[in-house]
Amino acid sequence: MGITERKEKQKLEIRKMILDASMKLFIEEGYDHVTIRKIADIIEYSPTTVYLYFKDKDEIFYHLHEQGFARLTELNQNLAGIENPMLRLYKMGENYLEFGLKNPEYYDIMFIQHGPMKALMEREECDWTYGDTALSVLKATIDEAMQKGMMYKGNVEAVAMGVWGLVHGLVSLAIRDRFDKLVPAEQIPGMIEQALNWLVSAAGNRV
Amino acid sequence: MGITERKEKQKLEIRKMILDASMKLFIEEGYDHVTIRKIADIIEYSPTTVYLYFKDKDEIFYHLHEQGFARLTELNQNLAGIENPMLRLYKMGENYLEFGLKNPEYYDIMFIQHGPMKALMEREECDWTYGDTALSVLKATIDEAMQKGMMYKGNVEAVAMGVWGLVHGLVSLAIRDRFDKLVPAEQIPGMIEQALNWLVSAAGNRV
DNA sequence: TTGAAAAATTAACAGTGTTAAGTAATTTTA
DNA sequence: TAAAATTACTTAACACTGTTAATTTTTCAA
Repeated sequence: MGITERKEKQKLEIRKMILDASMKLFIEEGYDHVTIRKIADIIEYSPTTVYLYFKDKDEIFYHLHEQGFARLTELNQNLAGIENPMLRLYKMGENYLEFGLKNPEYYDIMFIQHGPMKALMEREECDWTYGDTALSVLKATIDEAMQKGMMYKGNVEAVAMGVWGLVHGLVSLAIRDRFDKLVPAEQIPGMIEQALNWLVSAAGNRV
Repeated sequence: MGITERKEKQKLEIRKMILDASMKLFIEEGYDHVTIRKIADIIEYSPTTVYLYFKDKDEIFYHLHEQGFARLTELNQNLAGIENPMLRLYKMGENYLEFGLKNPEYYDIMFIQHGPMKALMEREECDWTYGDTALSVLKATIDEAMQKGMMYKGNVEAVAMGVWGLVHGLVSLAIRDRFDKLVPAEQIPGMIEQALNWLVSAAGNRV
């Protein structure tokens, strides 16, 4: 059956066109400007056609959120060669902060907006693979550091949440303008860096 | 001039009606259901009248966000009697977490949504008094703990941002469903509590 | 070529924030 | 007290939004 196969391929192509158009709008104009009608304009189909390929707007954002994780994963390639788990943890934090501050729109759909998670809930295969993988890597690093006596011990899961919480908190407060009136703009990145630094030092097994 | 005075009073009354209606909608139906038309329905004026008292919707949310801070401040009354600064810091964190998890809608406008901060930027008196006060209290506590040799030292400002970052990160990841697929729902609050616990222990000057 | 299935469209619903222009009420001035 | 000016408020509309039902067009097999 070569025909249904080709049709399947065509369907996937239009799906891709929709996602590409969404990404283009997302990158160039930001979250709020990704509208069904603008997507339709770009792919030169009617707005309703979009709904033949995606259940709703959230499902589109779910796929954009995936691409955000791909970029963050790419950035984390520089961790591979770091032997010292505490140093690796620090570098991971640095990568995360850098990613968030430089890609606030991506960061938004990955960790702040409800939409992508709503779409995830409605899927058949509803594991949050990307979040799960990222957290696992973090936990493994923390576990290693604790095992080697380089880090103040605690429930690995909870500590991982704490570390993630800290970097997420810093990024999200920054990109949602909560530091703007409290710290001079030019000092914010340095301050955030220092905060991470302090956590790693404080949590490290100092003598 | 008793007339202009009375008129001024009437204007303030309608302003209050708008804010009360907004709050009612906000509490009972949530952020998304606070619409100009619904506010107008409640106060029995036309939608455009709202714009005679507030520049735009963000300005209304700015005032709701203030009320959120009032509630959080109220919750923090229980800190007054705590002498030990580390204990006070821990309790502060606990209060913050409790407030955020129990009042996700309030938390949203206080620390996540752009709207209130946008409104703040456009004010003449554009200090973020509430955030400023809260951060000052946090900094004072941290400073005291460091002075008394109870806490691992560092730049007070940066450490304060880190501590705030951690609790904010935990709350915002939780209320934006980022833990849902990673940790069983019933374990989330306990895990968050443990994360705070770990931070305070790790940062405390253990021997 | 006909008929069924699939793909895409038109038109509409039910909303959103916001503004320009016009009306009604009130106060000030002559 | 009547006219003018100011203030308060409303109507109507603009330019959008996501989404759906109904309809048309296209494609493909019998």
